[in-house]
Amino acid sequence: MTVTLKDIASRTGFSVSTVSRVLNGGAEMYRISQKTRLQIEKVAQELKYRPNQLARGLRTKKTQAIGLVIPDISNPFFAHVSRVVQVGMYEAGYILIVCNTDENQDTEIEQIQLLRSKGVDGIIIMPVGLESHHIKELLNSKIPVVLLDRSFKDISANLVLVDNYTGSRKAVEYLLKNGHRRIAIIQGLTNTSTNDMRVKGYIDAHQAYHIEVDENLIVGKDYRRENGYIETKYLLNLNNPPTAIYSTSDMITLGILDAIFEDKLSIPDDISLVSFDDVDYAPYLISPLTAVHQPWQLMGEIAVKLLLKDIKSSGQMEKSRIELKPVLNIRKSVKNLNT
Amino acid sequence: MTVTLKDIASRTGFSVSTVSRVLNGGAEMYRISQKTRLQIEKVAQELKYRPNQLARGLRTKKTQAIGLVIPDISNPFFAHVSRVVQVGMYEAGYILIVCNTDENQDTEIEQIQLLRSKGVDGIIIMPVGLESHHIKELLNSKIPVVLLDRSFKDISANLVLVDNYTGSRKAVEYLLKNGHRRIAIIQGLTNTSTNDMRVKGYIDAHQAYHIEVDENLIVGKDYRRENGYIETKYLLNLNNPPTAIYSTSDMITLGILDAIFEDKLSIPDDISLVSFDDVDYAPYLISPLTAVHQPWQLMGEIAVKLLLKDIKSSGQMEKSRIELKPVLNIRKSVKNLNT
DNA sequence: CTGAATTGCGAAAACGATTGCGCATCACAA
DNA sequence: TTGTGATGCGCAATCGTTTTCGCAATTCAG
Repeated sequence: MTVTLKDIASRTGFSVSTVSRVLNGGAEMYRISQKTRLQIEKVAQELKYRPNQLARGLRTKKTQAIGLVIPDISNPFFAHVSRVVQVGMYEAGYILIVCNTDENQDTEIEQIQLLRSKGVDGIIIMPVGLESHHIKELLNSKIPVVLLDRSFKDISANLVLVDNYTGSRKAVEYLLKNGHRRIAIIQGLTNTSTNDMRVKGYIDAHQAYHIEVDENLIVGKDYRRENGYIETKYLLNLNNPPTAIYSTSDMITLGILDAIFEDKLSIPDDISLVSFDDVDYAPYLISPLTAVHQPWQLMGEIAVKLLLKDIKSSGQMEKSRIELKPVLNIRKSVKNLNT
Repeated sequence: MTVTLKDIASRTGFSVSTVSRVLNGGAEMYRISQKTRLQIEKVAQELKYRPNQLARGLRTKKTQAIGLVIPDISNPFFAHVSRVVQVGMYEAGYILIVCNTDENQDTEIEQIQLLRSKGVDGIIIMPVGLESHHIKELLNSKIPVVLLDRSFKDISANLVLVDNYTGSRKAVEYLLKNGHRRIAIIQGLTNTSTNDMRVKGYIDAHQAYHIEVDENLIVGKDYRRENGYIETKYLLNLNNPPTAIYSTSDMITLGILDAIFEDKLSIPDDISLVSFDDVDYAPYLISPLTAVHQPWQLMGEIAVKLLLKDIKSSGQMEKSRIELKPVLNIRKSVKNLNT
């Protein structure tokens, strides 16, 4: 069905090796004459030859494919990053195999295994959890890897991170500046580097203002919408409810909105809201959302650049650690309690 | 570095063939004794053997990979669909290669070529354009294909579609029912089946109400946010501006919102808005958005099911055409002009 | 005890490409 | 005529699996 080198070889009368060399641009290196070169190229065109990438990959150990391992591609932040990565890698001649982990470490391990057995040339991963055993093994395997968005302690790898701590502190300090003293935080998956740094930012912001944090106001356990909904319901029913909620992720925010509007409350009059992750629609929400914007475009581009560099240097490159700053986009979802 | 069948063979003393058979579950079929089977399995475990999928694919002509060709994965609708597809295929043992076409047909052609040279076992595609030459060729190639969301005339293929026409008609008729007579439509990429059916719905809705459509109110040319912005700017500056805008896609809607709020207008008091594509945040927009919801969960699941069936039947299956109904979620972005 | 049937496994040929090595052929100088 | 380089290309191994055939060894019936 599909046309192979052999077909071209038999049609032209040359050997498979010669055809291969011509088609790979090794013409003058192997001193193939113009005449045969043109002839082979012509037939290749006619037959619409496409090299079988499997065979090629088997031989060369290069697949021109990379894996992208992310928690959930339907999350706008990840979707945007994926997009940037896909385009960047495609321009460099690579295709993208996308894997969702659903924040499940077992799934993540499986996916990595699978990618490796597929022989990908590199992996960009947003790992889940703090336990990094399988990631360390991956790094040791000498296959180029970039950790994106999330990281681990004591790890030597290409890292593209966002300063979650500072971003979080800015967000919470903004609330504090506006007179809020009971600020709830709905966290995402605990033991994920992003989450934990965001929580730390929240706590340290309070300390900087000499305000004790109420442990009851630190709630939540994962990045799903339902988590935001449930925890908000809980918070709103507290005897002494918070005046503001700080959401650590866009999906959580959606759940928070579900709960708030179900109770017919309004933002920011009844409750203030700040969110990590700035979605496209944030400016146009009922109450334009004050949110921490992550530079996903840059993150994706840098991750691509690092990975490509690593692939080219075949492991000889010293690893880079790049940390980007998020910015707080102030809109109207926070009430000023000072006046 | 990586462990192969040969390694296991030499460690156990058996031949490569026997090892292969055991590890592929062909143990009793080929009458391999319990003892050797267990021994081989044990060593395979110890060495953490993972079959090289390239080699396997080369031999079996199956890669356990499928391609997903979509316009833009950062678009929420496509992102959701991708997610569903990814999960479904992964459960069936397939990985997903994601390709963005950016609504560019040349890119689409390239991507398909690439996927084929990678030997994917199937393709799910949301094609761009009305010219289907390369798609027809793809279908003839006997590789299982599902066309998702978009289609072509006179084509015999697995189709999972949404009734864009009816969805669009419902949306526009809702506006008409509310007394709107000057309704603008901002279209997406012309000559795309989804877009053209939406426009047709718009026109027919007018005819059903015996209202002539003003050609000046049919604007737009692609699915990008900028398109929504520019066209809205134009519409708002018309001598006789529309009382409502009907957006044919979520990204366009975003641009529309950009323009409307830049001009400090309010929805629905100054201008009504209805959108095709119901994003997660639609209920929480400044004016909760009345929108046509596409059943992306179903679409993804059905596409997966059809593709798997097609793969299993190896082309013997008669093609299915499945059309799903969108629903109009009525919220508050439309003003009633009747009273 | 012999021949047939069964059991258990190995050799080797694919799959389609890349690549190190080396073999012809030809021109030209000696 | 012969030796020497250059020129132009083919042979065959290799990547890691799967799979067709077939062969030895064992078992079993007669």
